[in-house]
Amino acid sequence: MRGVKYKKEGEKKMQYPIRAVSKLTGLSIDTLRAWERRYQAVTPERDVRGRLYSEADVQKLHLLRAGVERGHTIGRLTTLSDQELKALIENPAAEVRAFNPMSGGDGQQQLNLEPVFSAIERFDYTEADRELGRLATLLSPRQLVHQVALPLMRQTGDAWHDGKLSIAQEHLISALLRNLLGAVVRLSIKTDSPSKLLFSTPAGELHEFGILLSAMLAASGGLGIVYLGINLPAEEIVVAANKSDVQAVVVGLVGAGSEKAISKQMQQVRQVADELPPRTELWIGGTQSDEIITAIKQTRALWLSDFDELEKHLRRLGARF
Amino acid sequence: MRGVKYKKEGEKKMQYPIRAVSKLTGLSIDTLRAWERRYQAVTPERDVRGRLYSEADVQKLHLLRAGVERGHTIGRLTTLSDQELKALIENPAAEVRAFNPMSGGDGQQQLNLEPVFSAIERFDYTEADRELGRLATLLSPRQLVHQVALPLMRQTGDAWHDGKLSIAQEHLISALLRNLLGAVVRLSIKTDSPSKLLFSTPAGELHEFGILLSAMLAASGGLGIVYLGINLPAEEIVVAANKSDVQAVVVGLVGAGSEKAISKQMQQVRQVADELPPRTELWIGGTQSDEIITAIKQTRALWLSDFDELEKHLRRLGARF
DNA sequence: AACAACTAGACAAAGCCTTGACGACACTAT
DNA sequence: ATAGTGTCGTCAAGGCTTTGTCTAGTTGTT
Repeated sequence: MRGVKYKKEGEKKMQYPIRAVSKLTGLSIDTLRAWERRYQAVTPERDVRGRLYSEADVQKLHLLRAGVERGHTIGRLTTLSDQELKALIENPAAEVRAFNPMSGGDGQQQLNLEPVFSAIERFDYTEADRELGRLATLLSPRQLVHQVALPLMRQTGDAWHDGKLSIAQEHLISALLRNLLGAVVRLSIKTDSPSKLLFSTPAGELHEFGILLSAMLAASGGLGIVYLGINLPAEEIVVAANKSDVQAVVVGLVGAGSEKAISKQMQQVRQVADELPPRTELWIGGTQSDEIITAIKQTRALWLSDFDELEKHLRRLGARF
Repeated sequence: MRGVKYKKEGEKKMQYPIRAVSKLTGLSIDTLRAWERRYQAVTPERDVRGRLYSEADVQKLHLLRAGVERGHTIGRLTTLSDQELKALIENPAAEVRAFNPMSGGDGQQQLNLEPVFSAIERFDYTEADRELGRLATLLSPRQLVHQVALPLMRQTGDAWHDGKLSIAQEHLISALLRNLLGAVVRLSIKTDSPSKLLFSTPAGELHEFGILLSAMLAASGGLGIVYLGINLPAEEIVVAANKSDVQAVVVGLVGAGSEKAISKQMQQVRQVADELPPRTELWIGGTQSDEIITAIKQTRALWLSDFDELEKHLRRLGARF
């Protein structure tokens, strides 16, 4: 893709004895030897005087050290990095969420979101994030949707309506939730997925939460995702769906705004419905407007009334919650 | 100590007796002799009085000493050519220490982002995310900014310009990065922060990456953040800044779009600058437009030309990288 | 004599190497 | 809770090599 510039030609590759490497990386000499002995983290050359680390070795050690400082264990970093560190990225989350106490989303107890709002009120982003994070680790993605995200958004809307929240605070909540959900999506992604879904919203539609929550659910159910974000022209959605070979395309459509904006969005949706190959399903969710719903029903698209409906179809494609 | 130069005035090559060289280099006389005897590190001329080191000899001895101080062994250093020796001492590439406060991202290792692009090409969200995640776990937030996020965005822009990437793919990358960065921001948040900063963009400005990266840097540096996301009216920013009692407000302003849009955004910025209490700093970054920059400079706001500049000011507020 | 510099040899300190083991910590399974 | 089980940084012992310093003896200059 892009030329990687290396050292000047003709220069012999530089080599570093263990002491120099220790100073360079901040790793103790003992540690360097232990890593090599136990994991072959790096395998420097030898001459009579001892180890000779290459530039690449030093770089790798830097990375490893960074990883360790980030809380990863050296054992994992080394084994996994050779195999592209696959499990590292996907597993910790999968594990955390795999066996969470209250499985299922029914029998939902009403969670207390008060602490979150209270933090928001004080513009205490840190505290609000911590509280939300706490909930997220405790709950499954499904529960997160039903017991945290949706209630939070609803209550935010209400509070804003009542003038209890400023626009800034509403933005704060959105940003908070957006970051949290993005993180959960990432943590939910698995490698072996029976089928894949694509998520986006048509040009002009800027509401992201619907498809973000949907993507999170799909990923947590073990399905593959291709998340394209908002505001993507119809033809691009179609092309992407073809290229990525997904089972279904999930389109978010809140349908707010001017007459004209809505009709444009609908036209986009129709275009997607028409141009998408028959084998690719098209799911649309987000709106509650009768007008839009009937319009959707005239196409071959599937209309999702709520997240339970979405889950049903996700299960049909192989998702397991 | 008597005359250091033994040749007559005016002659170019000065020569130094061993005592002078010892003081000059900090190496003991015994050491100098041992190095010569054992490795022929330097081979000074002789006259009846003894060794006469040339300027070049002294130079080389300096290099050798520097090498030894860096952990190299004299036995090996002396097998290197002068050129290699020099390269070894001032080697910039090995200087990538994670906590190196110097130089934001230049001279650093060029990471291979090819795997990411290759995954994008195939619309393989999962793989791309994994690859990015791998990088993120191994790098510090700072490195993530300079070595991943910015290069990725630049290369994406280039590739899109060349028609090598579709809009959908560009969206995919954005979504990917957005989720990753959101996750990193969350992970970077610490509880005990010396000061707090607020991040947002004014109404009409929809580019989020700048403030997102900034927030990530701030959080990773140990500062508190209040992240409000994009597209927030000026008065709301001011209110939020007051209520949350932040040290500084960081505003992202790319300044793309129509004349009118830009002038509206500038008006917003001016409003923020005017209404913000004096104790609260206002930092603006993102644009490279001269027009906007001069406009900013007419206000009390601080203009951030790049992320290095940002880091500088973050440090000023107590950030530790 | 006193002094500086030299050579050659000697030597102890310090480095590096390997193997093995210990203690702190985190997880797991009763 | 408690007791296994594992991981990981560090330390120790014993052997080998490297390296800075020291000693002794010599030479030439002041």
